[in-house]
Amino acid sequence: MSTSEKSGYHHGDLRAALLSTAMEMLEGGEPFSLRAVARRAGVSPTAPYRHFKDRDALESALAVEGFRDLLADLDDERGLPASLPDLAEFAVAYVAFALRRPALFRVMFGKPCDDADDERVKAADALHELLADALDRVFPHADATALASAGWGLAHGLACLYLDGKMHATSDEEVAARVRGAFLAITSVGS
Amino acid sequence: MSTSEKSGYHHGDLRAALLSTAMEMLEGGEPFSLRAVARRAGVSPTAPYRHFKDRDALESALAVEGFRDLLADLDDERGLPASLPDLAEFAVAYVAFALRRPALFRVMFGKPCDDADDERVKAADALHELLADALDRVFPHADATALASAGWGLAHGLACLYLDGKMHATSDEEVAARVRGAFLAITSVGS
DNA sequence: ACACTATGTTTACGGTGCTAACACAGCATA
DNA sequence: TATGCTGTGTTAGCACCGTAAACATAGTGT
Repeated sequence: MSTSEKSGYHHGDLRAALLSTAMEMLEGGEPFSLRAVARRAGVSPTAPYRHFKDRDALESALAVEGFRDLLADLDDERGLPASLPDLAEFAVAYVAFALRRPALFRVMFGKPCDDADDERVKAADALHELLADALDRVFPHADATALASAGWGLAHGLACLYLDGKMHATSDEEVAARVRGAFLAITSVGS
Repeated sequence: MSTSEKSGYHHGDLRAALLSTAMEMLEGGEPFSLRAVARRAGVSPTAPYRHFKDRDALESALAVEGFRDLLADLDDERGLPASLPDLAEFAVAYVAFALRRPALFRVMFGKPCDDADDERVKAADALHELLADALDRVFPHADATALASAGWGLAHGLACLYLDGKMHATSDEEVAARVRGAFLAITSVGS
């Protein structure tokens, strides 16, 4: 059976199917609801409850996927950063991810993750660690924690502000340039 | 009549009443809905539609209030910043606002403001200008635009990350200290 | 006095998340 | 092979939501 359907009462791999159609709907811009996902998956409106406690649980699962993808984006793209301009590119990639997958990004960050030990928190922490490592590598003698917070905060803030239309740019390239500019400007202020 | 009720068919100042009870509910942590607000205001479920085109319009009105309050918080507190530490306190105040009024903050920033010329956009722009002015004053010879983006981005990013539980702190004081630390760390990296 | 306009009400529709009770299928064990 | 347990899906039904259409009421200007 593995991933395919099974023609009958039982679906075979509903959980995965729900996740993927939910992701499709989310990224497709359709307002995603448990019922809609079920409908799309060809299953009864309440079937998803066998696999997800509630709507939030589905969203969390999507968010986890998102964190994995973001992490992959960040360290695939160019290995670990070794210089300040590398860090700026990190920020650029972060913002680019947010703009490329806006709905997912909102699901990942839009609400507090209350569940202290769920996968989602772990995924976010992995991100934090990656950033701290990177910063520590570039500025080994500085306060790595504070710098990592600043770096993440800056990237995240710009991502949110562009995403929500509080800052404006006409193209992705312009966004990238502005993010780079902001990053370099604030890091060269003390010199 | 002015602000009070009028005992009868017509309410007198429903719009204001709706706004204030909506704000109360929002800040009170109750999930706010048009119907609930109407109920709370002692009026029929669809009465709000006479004053707000739809749910989003009410939310936008709340957001505008939020922007006004945030702006007041920022420049009331200590006049315009004249030094780098002053700017750090700006960021601290920004994050403090977000943590003090989380639901409002989410309404203000949680979704794109599509309406190009509504009050909400103007309010956000006012915020942007305030920041640009401040940065320009502290670093007159630098690229004020890039710096303003960076400053806002940093403050906003930290606000979101703390708000959504992606960064952790045990008290408001600790948050303030960490924001200050992040701000000072990243601005002293180039020296 | 009369129409007009603003404001509030009633009714209705389709959508939502979620629960409870039921139906079907596969597996384990006797 | 028969029995029943467990996992998975279905149906029915609840309370709520946003929104539109038709109606009712009052105050305002002519």
